Amino acid sequence: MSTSSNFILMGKCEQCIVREFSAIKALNKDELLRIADCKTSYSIKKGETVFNEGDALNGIFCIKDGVCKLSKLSDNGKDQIVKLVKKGELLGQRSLISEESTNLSAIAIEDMQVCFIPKQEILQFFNENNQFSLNMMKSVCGDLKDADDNMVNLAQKTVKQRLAEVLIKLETDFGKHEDGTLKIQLSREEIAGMIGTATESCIRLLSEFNKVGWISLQGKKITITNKKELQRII
Amino acid sequence: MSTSSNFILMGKCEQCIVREFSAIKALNKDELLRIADCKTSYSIKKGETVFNEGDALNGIFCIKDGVCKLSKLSDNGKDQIVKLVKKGELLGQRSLISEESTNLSAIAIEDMQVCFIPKQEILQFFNENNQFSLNMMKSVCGDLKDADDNMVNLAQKTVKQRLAEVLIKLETDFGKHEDGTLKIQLSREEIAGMIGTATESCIRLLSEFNKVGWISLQGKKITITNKKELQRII
DNA sequence: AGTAAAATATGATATTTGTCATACTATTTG
DNA sequence: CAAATAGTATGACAAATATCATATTTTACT
Repeated sequence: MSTSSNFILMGKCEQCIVREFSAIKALNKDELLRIADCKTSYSIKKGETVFNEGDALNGIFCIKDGVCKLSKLSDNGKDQIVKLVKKGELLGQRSLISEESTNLSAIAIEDMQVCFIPKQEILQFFNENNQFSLNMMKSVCGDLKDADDNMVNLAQKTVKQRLAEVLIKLETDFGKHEDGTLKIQLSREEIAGMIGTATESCIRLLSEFNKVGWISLQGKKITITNKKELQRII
Repeated sequence: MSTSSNFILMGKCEQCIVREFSAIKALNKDELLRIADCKTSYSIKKGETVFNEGDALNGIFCIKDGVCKLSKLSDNGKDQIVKLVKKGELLGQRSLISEESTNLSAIAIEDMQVCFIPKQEILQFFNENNQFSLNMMKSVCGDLKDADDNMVNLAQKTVKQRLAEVLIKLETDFGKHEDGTLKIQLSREEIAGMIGTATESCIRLLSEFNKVGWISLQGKKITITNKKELQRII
């Protein structure tokens, strides 16, 4: 947790969005109260680190608001983004379940509100609440499927195809503003990190997509203007 | 299951190797008897299919002997190998837990002996045996970590580095014969499918490694003769 | 054993992608 | 507001990799 993060007060867990979208939904009122009791809430600013590759996590994070990237630093110095995690989801399950330190770093892409739930509590839920365990398993299995799909894409598709795919995925997962621009804003370097290419190559291809009218660029804002064509080349 | 597979008789589950290396180890004698009672055993020949991408699995497979590849057919017609699964391990957990049809095909690389355990039985164990659930979670989490690592490698490393890495991994995971040759035998096409490159590129690099003395090739048999150098370039 | 088929090997070439250099633009900071 | 800094853009070139062609070797088959 980076130093400028602030401890803040948050509401009860009952109305929390994380209850809608994560394994937490299997917990009953009593169990939620136990979480509310032991959790720690943090506010994390864009660019700050939630945890770093190699950190030993002693629990999991619930993302109440915001988005972060899960990335891994490669030997060549480039950051490969493995996944974007958004509000409603959990962070750090894999590490907790495997009882290993994390293999990924989590860095905020937007300002975040997170709650930390200590390991002991989660392990307790695993023991007493089968549906919670099953939900957690399903979540990890979903991640595994995504990772497998990503592997195949990275191995078999061109950079251009991967870029088109990521753009569509960003629109699908995070939506767009009324003016059509993608809600989530990533730097060119981050987009390059998602598709596994050099920043310059990413910039070049975005320009190309712009020129042929598939997207439009206004600074950091991206609008998909021809989804069909993007989908066609995938 | 391909047509030439044979239903065969197998021993009790108690002494099965799968009990040593998989989540199954958490089951007690009674539970093992229940498995023994409902399982179906198959013999699968090299090259035959255990299941195909898109199949709805109604249970999981225990691999009593042999090795298979989990692969996914890419749009460009190439098979990307996501993982090799060997004796002692389970097959099909992800699909069972997610309640989805499989996203991968499983094809035998060596003759296999597998047992099929129906879904109902496994779900029952999830409900009554927490340690079994936890083991299964850990196994899936291990797969997820491997997948993440693979993603980073595919995205950030050169084909040469990936080949060196795979060769070392094959030696580590499957061992070598007394003469030093790798125990597991893969076609050049399969090796290419593991590292995500064209078969010709894979062949070319193997020749190159052979010429500089890092490996030696005798037909399909591969011997690592200079592990240090292979490790250095990774 | 002899032939067909498949797998492996290698060269020539095209394409994709990365790297380095440099310019331009936006954003932050004092 | 100006200067500094970070991010974006683009060209020129180099390196990595794919593709296509073809030869050679191995394996499968009756």
